[in-house]
Amino acid sequence: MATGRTHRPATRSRGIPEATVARLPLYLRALTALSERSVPTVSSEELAAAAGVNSAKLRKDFSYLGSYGTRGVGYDVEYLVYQISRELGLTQDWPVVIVGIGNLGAALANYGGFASRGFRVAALIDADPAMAGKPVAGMPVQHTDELEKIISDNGVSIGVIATPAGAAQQVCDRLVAAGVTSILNFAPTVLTVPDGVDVRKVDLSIELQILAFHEQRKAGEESSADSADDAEGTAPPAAAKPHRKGPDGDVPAVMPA
Amino acid sequence: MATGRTHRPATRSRGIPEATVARLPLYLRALTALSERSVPTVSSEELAAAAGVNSAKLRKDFSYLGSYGTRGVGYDVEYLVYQISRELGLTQDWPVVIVGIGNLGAALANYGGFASRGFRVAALIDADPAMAGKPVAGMPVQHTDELEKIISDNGVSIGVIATPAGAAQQVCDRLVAAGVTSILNFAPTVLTVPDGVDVRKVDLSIELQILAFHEQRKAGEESSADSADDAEGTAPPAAAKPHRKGPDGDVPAVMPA
DNA sequence: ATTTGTGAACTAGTTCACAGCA
DNA sequence: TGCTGTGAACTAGTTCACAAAT
Repeated sequence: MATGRTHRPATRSRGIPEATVARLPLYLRALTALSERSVPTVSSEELAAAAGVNSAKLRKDFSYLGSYGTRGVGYDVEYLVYQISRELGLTQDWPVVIVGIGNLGAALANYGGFASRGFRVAALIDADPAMAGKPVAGMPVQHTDELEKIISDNGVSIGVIATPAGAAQQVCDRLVAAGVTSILNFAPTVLTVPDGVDVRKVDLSIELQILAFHEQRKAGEESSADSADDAEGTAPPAAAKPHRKGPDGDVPAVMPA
Repeated sequence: MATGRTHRPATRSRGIPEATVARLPLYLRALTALSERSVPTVSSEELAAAAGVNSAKLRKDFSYLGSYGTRGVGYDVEYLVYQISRELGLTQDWPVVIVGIGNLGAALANYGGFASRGFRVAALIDADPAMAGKPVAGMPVQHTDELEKIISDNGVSIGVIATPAGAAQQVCDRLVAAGVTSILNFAPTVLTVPDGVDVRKVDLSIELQILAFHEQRKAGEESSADSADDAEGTAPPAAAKPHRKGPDGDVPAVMPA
């Protein structure tokens, strides 16, 4: 570490905030639905409701793209669909490979929404020789040996990793070496990649744990006093710490107010 | 809307920032791995590297939980595993139901990491009568009619929705009515829930679109000048806008510097 | 009369840098 | 000496509230 910028400001792109980028697909989905119902225009209020955000945020987000609305009227649905699609790079086709065709990989391969917007499954790859040639989602699974060839032949720049955790880093390294620069990781492990490669992770277990945290808080609010160390059921690891200081000093687990 | 606080400060819990909560599972995973290798202590630097964050952030995160480290030494692995588990509510068991046993639902049901940490699949539920009774991941699929009974009999408070988008809101409503207060949504749709219910979403298509955005930017940086409107291949919707103002006024798509 | 687009104010999250403790 | 814990400085993101446009 310690090499100047450890973190890289996450492709702040042409000044469009990352948080905004993350919401554009949401807007696009809502707009597409409106478009299918032939709705010609929407107000920021309506669209925001459909996308599950508030209207000020939506307007601010759109303001980063340009002035695509009409005051007193709203936004032209078709026009906005096109603008956002273009901004997201969905007016071109992105071939992707899915590596690891287990339960999850197969589910992803079958997922329709994949192809719907600019993405095309170029290949399904698995390390198990027994899988090779077997059709999944109407496509023959190919063996990992072919990985590099598949990537370069198809100009793949986006890879989806759905392997077991143990294989993920290795697969990732091969994908990157072969030219992939964006990775969507479903394996429950932290991937290390060189600068310039983007990784996004999807992790069921993490999401559940975050929910459990909040769930626990809800439960605690109801009963409040009692059961504050009910959770100790699993027994704290014996010995261990000499002293510990709780979040607010040394007050017992029961909160003051 | 317009009722005082529109947004609710997202369960800011006992003051632990949401961003920190989202990282605790990451730390926990790294710590569990160390624990299995019988490593007794870690420094913030080492643990941060394993979790893929920087050490200042990790220390700050831990500081919200309390002072669990020892200066000059580091953190006791076992002790920290316990503290974080407790904080996340993983010292108790959370029964969850999975609704929608298609490709994805089956993949989730089979996902091992599920049970590993505090979560237990209490039931698999599907609307298709043909699925009823069929074993998936060693468990018989139950029909949607049983949903309410299953929830209350098992005291389920966390539900996973893996249905098609069209069914998601309806399933969500039933889950909530039956007592579920945390939902993990895999369906590509925005769920509306009453106050006090948490929803987290996992959306393949959104993740890919975010990657595509950055990918496009990378490509643009290389060639720079040329192909600025190469993306227009899909043709902009005819008619539409009278005037439009690009992000920086009216400059053509070629960037100045 | 409406509804956008956006500075300004605010809130959350990150990083710095170093005092304090083992 | 080494490493945690944390105020202080900074950066990113959200919300407010209203001027500008149609």
